[in-house]
Amino acid sequence: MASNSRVTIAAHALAWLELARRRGQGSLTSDEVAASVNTNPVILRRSLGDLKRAGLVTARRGTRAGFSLARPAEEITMYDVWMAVAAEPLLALHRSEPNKECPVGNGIQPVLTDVYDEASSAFGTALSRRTIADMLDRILK
Amino acid sequence: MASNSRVTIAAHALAWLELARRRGQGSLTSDEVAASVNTNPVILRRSLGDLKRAGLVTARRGTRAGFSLARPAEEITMYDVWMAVAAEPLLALHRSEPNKECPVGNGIQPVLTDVYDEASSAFGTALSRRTIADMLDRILK
DNA sequence: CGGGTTGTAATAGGAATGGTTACGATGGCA
DNA sequence: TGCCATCGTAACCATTCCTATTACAACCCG
Repeated sequence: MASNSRVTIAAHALAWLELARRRGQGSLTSDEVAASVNTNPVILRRSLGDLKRAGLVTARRGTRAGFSLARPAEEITMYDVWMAVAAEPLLALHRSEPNKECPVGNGIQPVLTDVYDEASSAFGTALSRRTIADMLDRILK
Repeated sequence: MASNSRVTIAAHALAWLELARRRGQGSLTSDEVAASVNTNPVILRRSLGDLKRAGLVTARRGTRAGFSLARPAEEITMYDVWMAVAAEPLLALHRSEPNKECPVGNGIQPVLTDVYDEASSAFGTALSRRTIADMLDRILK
């Protein structure tokens, strides 16, 4: 399990927030979301913090506190979620600089960066076709 | 630096093998490849082992040992490389099972799997458009 | 002001990775 | 046949990242 499950957790939280909204529940606490995702509330507060910074959710503090979607679930795509929580690129370059004396070592990094950027862009485009609303509809089916 | 640099190392090795071939050098040892990638020969033997299992390179043992491409560099794509060395999916599902009592926790995994599969497929398609020969040409330009 | 919740720091455990050493297996060549 | 360079792989370590957990200050509604 090397790769992040952060996108999964964030998508799960957003879907749950949208379901709560449809049920007439204004907001959910990190405890309530954590119970569905089956993890610690702090993990959720961190993930939801990323989503808040990206403008996807709003948080209220105080006694009647909790999280809710900042805009319609039809207008939140998986690309938005990915951008909000994924820090690392999908594929990494060399850990230690390649040997610049060798023609391949010297010139490979910009070429690989191009290739990885193209592929990641295609990945993002595919994600942008799915919204939280779509996904919740499928989940409930 | 969470994500793998294995694809990078493997692509680098293949480009270097192809350059050696163009220069008339039949094969390279793991030491020679490691010198260009700037890492340990054992790392290269591990990566090249993956590539060998995928049929992209051949290895000879004994005194005159070394690695060489198993087929023309024009027919090895970055998708082949990715498939050969990437063990983990690009995005992971939940680390611990979500709560099946909750409708979202119960139904979200197949939906997410679909979305991730679609996006990964788009990623792979983009990679399949670049061959080792293409990349080496760009590197040497 | 009281109580419940967010926001975040500190820390720990576990997993994966790259790196390193070591050594048996292989096979060309003297 | 025996040497020796090199592959193939196991074992181990250090580092890094992720999730989980505890703790607590900041916040704000009633």
